[in-house]
Amino acid sequence: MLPKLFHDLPANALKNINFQKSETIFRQYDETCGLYFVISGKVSLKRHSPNGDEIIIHNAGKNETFAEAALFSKEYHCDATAIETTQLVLINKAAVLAQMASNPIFAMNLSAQFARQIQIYRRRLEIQAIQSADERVYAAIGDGMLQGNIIKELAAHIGLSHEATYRSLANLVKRNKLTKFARGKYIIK
Amino acid sequence: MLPKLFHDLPANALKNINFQKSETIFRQYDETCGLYFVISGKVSLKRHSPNGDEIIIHNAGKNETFAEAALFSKEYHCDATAIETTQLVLINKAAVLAQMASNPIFAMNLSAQFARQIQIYRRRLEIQAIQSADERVYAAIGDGMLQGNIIKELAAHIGLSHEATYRSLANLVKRNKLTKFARGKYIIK
DNA sequence: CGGCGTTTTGAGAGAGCTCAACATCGGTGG
DNA sequence: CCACCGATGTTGAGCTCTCTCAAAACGCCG
Repeated sequence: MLPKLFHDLPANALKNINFQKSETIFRQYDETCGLYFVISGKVSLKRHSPNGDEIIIHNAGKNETFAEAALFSKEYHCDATAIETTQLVLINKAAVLAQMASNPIFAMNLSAQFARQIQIYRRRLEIQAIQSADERVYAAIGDGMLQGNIIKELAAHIGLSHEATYRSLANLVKRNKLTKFARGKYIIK
Repeated sequence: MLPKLFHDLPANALKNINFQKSETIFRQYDETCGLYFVISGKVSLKRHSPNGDEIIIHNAGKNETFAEAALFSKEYHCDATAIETTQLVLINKAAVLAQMASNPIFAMNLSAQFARQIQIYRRRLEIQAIQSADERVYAAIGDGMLQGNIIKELAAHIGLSHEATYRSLANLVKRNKLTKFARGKYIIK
């Protein structure tokens, strides 16, 4: 779902674009045209180090925005490619900036959206910092990371193999911290 | 260094406050008065789960802001306590919102600041996702995480024991990806 | 010189990864 | 309707890598 705040933008500021697997969305040093929202599919953001190796900056999935910093920068600072068939919304940079200038409510909503993102990422980092697989899985579930998500994806999100994740889930059920109510469905307490 | 953009605020919007170790900065459900910037020391942000356990949301260190979301919320959503002697700047919420409403440049600068944060956190998450200690350390150094920082801090940032970090540094030197030019000083290539 | 903290290296134990096998579910086609 | 297939879920066993505990070298500062 595209965040509501973007509906304050004129209709022509939003453009749906589809990409096939491996297609390029933008390249480093391309002039920025806006930020993106992922309707479906997956996008990989990479940068090339001076040494030539590729550095993964981020993988953006369904319902995420990416390239927010493009709003305030002349050029993209990384490459973006679709790693599967992907539907995106391109949110026009000039329209966003104009709206921010003329509509303080919009500016606040955008900042609030960013602030929320920051919160979420900080929390994720804290979760990653948890050593024990069991506690990490527990924290992630407490954070609502298993909503409609499949467990393999949860595992990837929290940096565990899916096997380790399954084992932790089983442990947590044994330890009476989780309840299993269906194949692959768990709930806290 | 307090980010420059905040100097657009009236002088009375910034208040220096000092806390002793273990002192409370704010509590969950307290009415928000603003966001904070850490001049020195360390702050721990925690929430209490319905089950009673404490959940660490984030640990904010020197030169970080925290509680940005307070700008857009009536109440704080977690507890903040100083975990060492700490100097903070309290950035008044009403002043920030007023400035955003009347000064689009300020609003954009604030959003840009948030967007930068988001970029940084995403990158950190990608680094944490790297399995191999060697590659993780290499990525972190490539990201400039070893600027004046001591290695133990780097280790904590990237979720490795300091011993493992030292060993990876040694490996990377052997593999000719890093150069050691002094005790605890490394540079890429 | 003598502490104190960081850096470095060693050895053992434990946790999670990998490889592998199997179960279960939903969908697809005969 | 049933057999098959692919993807997810689940569990087992061995191996590898990192953590932990320990100790020593080094550098800084009083």
